[in-house]
Amino acid sequence: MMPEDRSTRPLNLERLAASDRVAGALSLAIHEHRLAPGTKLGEDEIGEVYGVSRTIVRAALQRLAHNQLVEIQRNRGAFVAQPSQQEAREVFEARELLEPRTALMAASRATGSDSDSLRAHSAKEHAAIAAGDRGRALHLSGQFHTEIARIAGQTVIAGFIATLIARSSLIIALYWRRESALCESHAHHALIEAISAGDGATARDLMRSHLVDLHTALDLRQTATPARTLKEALLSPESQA
Amino acid sequence: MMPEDRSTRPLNLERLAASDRVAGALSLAIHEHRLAPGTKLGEDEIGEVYGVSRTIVRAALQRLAHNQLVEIQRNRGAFVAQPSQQEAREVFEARELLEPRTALMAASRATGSDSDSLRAHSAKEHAAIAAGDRGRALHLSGQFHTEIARIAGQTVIAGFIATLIARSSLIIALYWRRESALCESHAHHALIEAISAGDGATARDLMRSHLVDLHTALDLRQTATPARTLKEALLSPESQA
DNA sequence: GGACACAACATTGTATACAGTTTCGTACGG
DNA sequence: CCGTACGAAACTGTATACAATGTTGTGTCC
Repeated sequence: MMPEDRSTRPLNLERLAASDRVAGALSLAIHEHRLAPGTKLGEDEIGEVYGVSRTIVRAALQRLAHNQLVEIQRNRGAFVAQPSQQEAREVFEARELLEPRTALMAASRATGSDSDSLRAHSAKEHAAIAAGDRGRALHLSGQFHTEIARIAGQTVIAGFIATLIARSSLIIALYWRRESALCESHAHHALIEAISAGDGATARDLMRSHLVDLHTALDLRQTATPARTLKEALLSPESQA
Repeated sequence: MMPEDRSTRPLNLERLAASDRVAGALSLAIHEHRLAPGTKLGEDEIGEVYGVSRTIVRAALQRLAHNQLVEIQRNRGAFVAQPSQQEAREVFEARELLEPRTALMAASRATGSDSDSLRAHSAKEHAAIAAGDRGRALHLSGQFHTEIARIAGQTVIAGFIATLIARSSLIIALYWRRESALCESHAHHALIEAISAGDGATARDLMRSHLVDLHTALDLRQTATPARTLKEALLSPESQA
């Protein structure tokens, strides 16, 4: 019989669904901080921008809602999510639990092309920083972590990490404290070296300290929500000085 | 006639979207093993069952796809997911990483009502076993783990664990080996005692060994896909001896 | 002048219609 | 008899229309 009955998957992903395109575009806009937390995402508005019907937009928004990048309120619409301080803490605690372990595994599995991929990624980060595109640099910085999880070969945990990094983007948008932008470039570079050298213990420690550094760069003591709705702004607990 | 309509149960969903109801029903059916992995989930068929249009069904299927309970193939439809052996391994590895830690935290945070809740849950499990309803017992067994994650107060990680448990249900459907059903009752009972007593270290160790026990009860060496479609059954690589 | 009630508007929730793709049966040719 | 080509049926992908809900502006009453 033919060796290809059904096992060979042509995988028609070449033509991806329209909702994927819209979801990706919105996701990128959020990651690059072009869409601020709290922004209302009207269905007609988005559909007009991308030239699709509300059916597609709704599917995309639903997906982003499941990724917790947007919050959908019944009969009211979708808004870019605004993680609470508590959520922010938990997200970074989870990252500090998962990612060092992932870096350790990545170091033991990384091939030459993996190292090249990481280096190429780092170069793009530097380029974005040099160009002054802070949003893009931030997005690439997140992707770097996702890439390491991919190299580690732990698909399931890599999926979790991807979710956490997406949420981290929102958290950074809300709670970032330091003015000195993207101090992470050299941290990433050191990680690349450790992983390429197969030095798992160092990679793990570097990742851990890198995440702690990020975590402590957040200001989780006061609400810094750039609330979009006037009502929310006026109802915030600080506006009664 | 109006008051009659309002008194009917199904319309009692004051603020629950219709797609939530459908997604929940399908999810429950999968968890209770009434829907086997590989089963085709036609949109019209489901819509007819629940009395809703394809719009709702599609939203529900999309959500389940994101939870990885179903797989959606473009232009072909949705099928109950069939986790590979590799995925199965990774899911249980992730559980063994996350859940012992969660049990530890649950022990330190559990209140009296939490203990009561766990005990009530355990009672329901026993009732299901006594009634011979294996599917429901399995579902409740999974819920037990989710409940512990909830008690631990780690919302983010609890979400991950809920996902992992959902997938575990599929994995058990595909790769379960032992005939001695639900050996877990006493394991759960011991866990409840440790958590109620605030003995975190014991709870952690019990959880770890419980998960290892589950993991080793799987047979991940050979493909055991119970293909639903006749065509798939006849085209499977084993049916040509 | 302020608060409440109601109506017009805007937006989301759901159903249906149509278009594109896959699947399956059937007829034809080897 | 087997393989292939073609066409109809079934199903999914997308757009649009209608219904339900929330929001906003206006007018009236106190």
